[in-house]
Amino acid sequence: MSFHAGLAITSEEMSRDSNGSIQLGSFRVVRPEKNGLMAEQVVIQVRDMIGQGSLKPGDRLPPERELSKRLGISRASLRHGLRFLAAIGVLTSRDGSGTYIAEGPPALDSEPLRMLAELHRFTPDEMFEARKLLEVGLAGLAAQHAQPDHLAVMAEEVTEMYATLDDPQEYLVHDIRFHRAVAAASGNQILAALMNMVSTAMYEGRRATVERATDLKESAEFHRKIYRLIRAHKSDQAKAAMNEHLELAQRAFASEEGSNTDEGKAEKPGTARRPRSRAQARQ
Amino acid sequence: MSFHAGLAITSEEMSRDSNGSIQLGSFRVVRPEKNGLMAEQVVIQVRDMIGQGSLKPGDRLPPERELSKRLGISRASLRHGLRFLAAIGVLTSRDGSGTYIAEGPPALDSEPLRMLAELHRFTPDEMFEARKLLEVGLAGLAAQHAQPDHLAVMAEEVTEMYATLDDPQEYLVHDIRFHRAVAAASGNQILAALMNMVSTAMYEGRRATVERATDLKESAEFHRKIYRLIRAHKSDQAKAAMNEHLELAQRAFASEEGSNTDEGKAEKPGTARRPRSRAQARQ
DNA sequence: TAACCAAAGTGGTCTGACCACCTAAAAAAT
DNA sequence: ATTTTTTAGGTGGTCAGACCACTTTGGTTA
Repeated sequence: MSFHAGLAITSEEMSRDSNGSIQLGSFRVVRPEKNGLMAEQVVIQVRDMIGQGSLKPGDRLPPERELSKRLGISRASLRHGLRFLAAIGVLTSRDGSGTYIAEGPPALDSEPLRMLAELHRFTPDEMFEARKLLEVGLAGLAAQHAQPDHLAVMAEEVTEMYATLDDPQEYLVHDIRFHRAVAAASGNQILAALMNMVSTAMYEGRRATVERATDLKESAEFHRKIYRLIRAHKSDQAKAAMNEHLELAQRAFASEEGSNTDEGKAEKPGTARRPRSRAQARQ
Repeated sequence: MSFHAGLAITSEEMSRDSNGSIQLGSFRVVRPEKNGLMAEQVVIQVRDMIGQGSLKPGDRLPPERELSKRLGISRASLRHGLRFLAAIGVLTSRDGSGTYIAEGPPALDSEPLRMLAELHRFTPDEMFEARKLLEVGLAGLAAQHAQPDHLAVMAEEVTEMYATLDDPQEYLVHDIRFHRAVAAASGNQILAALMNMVSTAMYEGRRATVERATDLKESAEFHRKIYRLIRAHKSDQAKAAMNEHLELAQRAFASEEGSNTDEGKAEKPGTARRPRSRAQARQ
């Protein structure tokens, strides 16, 4: 389902609409017209309020019981609409506290892509290729637009990589942060969000394949090289370096696949873990 | 492999055993462990079933009432989980009929990106830049991997563009289809899905700004050029041409923004749709 | 002042019912 | 026998009210 523009929800034909378009606060009462699902009305209302600036990141929505009354729909239907918004990452509901507009840097949930990957059997190579295209472009843009603070973060992470060569787990953290910093430095939030979505889907989908420590040294060198090229505004070279780096990672990943014979099993009952909602994207 | 097909006849005859539906699906009863929300259990179950192949695109899920019993949760909670899956585009619920796994080519809903754009005030330039990066890369990949059928579609759409130079509305349809064909020809479904998400969000977000007919001729020429380069496997040149084309479109769009003081622009009533093939991506 | 605790608030879940819509089997018409 | 119409059941959508678990808050106590 999707909520396309052009829905005739506008209050025309308000012949008897004496109370239909009452506006309480900012939420209008939904008219029981044969318009689509009630839940969609919620989505539209919230979207419009965001668009007009009444709702900003971090804001808390009114309680469900109150909101349902204001919109003139049942709490169940309201929750359906909120669920949609939570699913696409616009809202997060905190049990016992309230429902909030998502904060932090723009981020797209990786779950949709992950499920798409399962449905259509995306190959790791496809994923890598997509990530490569995005990250290479991002590196090029970063070389053109990087600000001092972005460069500082990148330098910090490179340093941390060298400091954690013996701890693959920790190294991976800084690796990811470095790439995220590059994305942020590109100045394009959309591409950054897309890149994060793809890479997150990759890491969450298959087990994170903590790379062998033997590769880390070379990997760190590459990151350092990329960083220096971005800092020097050498866009093309930065792109080339990023491309090399990712192809190296891709080959390393592919070689590990071979040893992964008992892959399908993995999912044990107790292993079921879910990041609860998402929105842990801080920084 | 639909769940019900051929088994619905058991209404009375097999009624002896309520849970005799052993092999119908591997839905496990959810354990009320301290694990997260019930709705998430639904998501996990469905995802796993998709992953293990029990559910394929087009399949119908069991009725909500039955499924909720099988999972040991209330129908409301089940619906919450299904709502999530519907929101991210994995399921579609048809009123009065059932709930189905999404069919068609892999696609990501544009709504998340659209809301993200509203929340963080993405600029059109940012959108264009993202689209440019994706489409240019896609063109390059298409030049390397395009199959005859893809090329045929592209040629067809180019022809249609020339045939509809006097009908901007119709022209736009073929324009979009051409770019979609290029994406499909790239062989990378992920990038194709991302590109579609971005461009759809652009067109749905802002009013579709039906471009002036004056540009169409030049636009068609560009598409033809891109097509020929892809067919000739000239990857770099195809990328360059696509880049030029999109920058041209970007400038045209930007110039129209200035005259966009009002937003009325009523829908043109005479816009007769072609009886040709109904696009009907899916959903 | 600090730690504590109880009450109110909030999202999460459950139950059971009714509606609108769709589908397919049964019945009627040809 | 075939086609059309009717009908009964299935299915998702909505609603209502209640209870639970958790968080927050403010007053109470040590």
